[in-house]
Amino acid sequence: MTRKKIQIKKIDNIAARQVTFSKRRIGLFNKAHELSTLCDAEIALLVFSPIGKLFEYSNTRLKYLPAVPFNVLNPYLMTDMLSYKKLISAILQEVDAFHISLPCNLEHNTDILPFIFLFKVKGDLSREISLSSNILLETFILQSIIKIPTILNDYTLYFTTIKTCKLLSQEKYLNLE
Amino acid sequence: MTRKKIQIKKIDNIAARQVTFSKRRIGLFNKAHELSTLCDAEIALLVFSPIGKLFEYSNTRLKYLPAVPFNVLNPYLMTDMLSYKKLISAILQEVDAFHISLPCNLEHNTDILPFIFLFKVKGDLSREISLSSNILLETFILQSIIKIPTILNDYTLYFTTIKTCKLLSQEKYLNLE
DNA sequence: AACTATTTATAAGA
DNA sequence: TTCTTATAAATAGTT
Repeated sequence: MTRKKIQIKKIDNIAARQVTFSKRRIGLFNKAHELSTLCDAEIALLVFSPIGKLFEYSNTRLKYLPAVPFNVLNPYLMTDMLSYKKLISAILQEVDAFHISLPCNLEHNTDILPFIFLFKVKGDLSREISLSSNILLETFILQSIIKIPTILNDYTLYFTTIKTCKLLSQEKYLNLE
Repeated sequence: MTRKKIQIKKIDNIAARQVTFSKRRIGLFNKAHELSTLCDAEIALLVFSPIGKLFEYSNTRLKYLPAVPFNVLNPYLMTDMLSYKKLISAILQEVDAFHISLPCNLEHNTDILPFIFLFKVKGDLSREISLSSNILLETFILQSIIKIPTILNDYTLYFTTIKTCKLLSQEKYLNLE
């Protein structure tokens, strides 16, 4: 793109590839931000570097779908219990902020807003989860539910929608710490 | 950026906003593609236009996570059963292709590859789903499962990982048509 | 959809 | 990494 025109193919030199990645990753994220601002578009952007580090950009409605992908929450990638608890706390804070700031004119899209809540499981994990599944299914048969089993057997993290979250938060919402 | 420098703020004029969106959306996707090619990076990019149309770009491992977001699969957005079946068929074809072409050197990331399979539910929907949850949990306690209830009560679409899919496909894999 | 004057992004070098 | 700069690429305003 400058000094010399390049071919768009994989850069062989590892150091050069990493440098280009860093530069272009920033450029791409800037473009994403500009597009979302200029055109009022909702954008989610996930980028894994060649060495597997995750970078992400997202705004508004899409935020809680791709901002917490499997990869981030997957217990295999958690180094210890403390970092896991910190992540959960951060998520909960964001959820609260998001919940409060929800606009009222969401129309039908309200139904598909991703949301996060925590559900504490005691004793028999599978039985409890089945129970919660039943509750959810009976009340919100068309809702989408994502279950993320955690490295802490006491906790199971669910993704679900606004409506479901409102119901379950009354009895199930969990405050870490 | 040219002819005149612009401020990065929402474009008021709707027609101008749509034109800018079209131009910049293409530019953004090109940049994403170049970054992924040059640097061997995995990228997922979702963009909703101001009028709600979804554009997406993704490659390899991330494909089946963001390529089928809630918004696309949500039954509220399905206009009829035919289009739904077409979507399912397309997904299954992609899944098969993806499955076959999986490289063998996925290391620990194999665990978090998103995968899609269909699970047919008969009779009591919630009871069947609880059963399947138990099966999954007993065998792959740390796997992530996403359940997408559909507009067709006979079918429930699950997202899960490679490992889980392999097990369940033996008895549960569903071939539409 | 095309054009083009400019701005922006960035490859190579330091 | 961070900066510099020559040049390629993207794009705002216009047709």
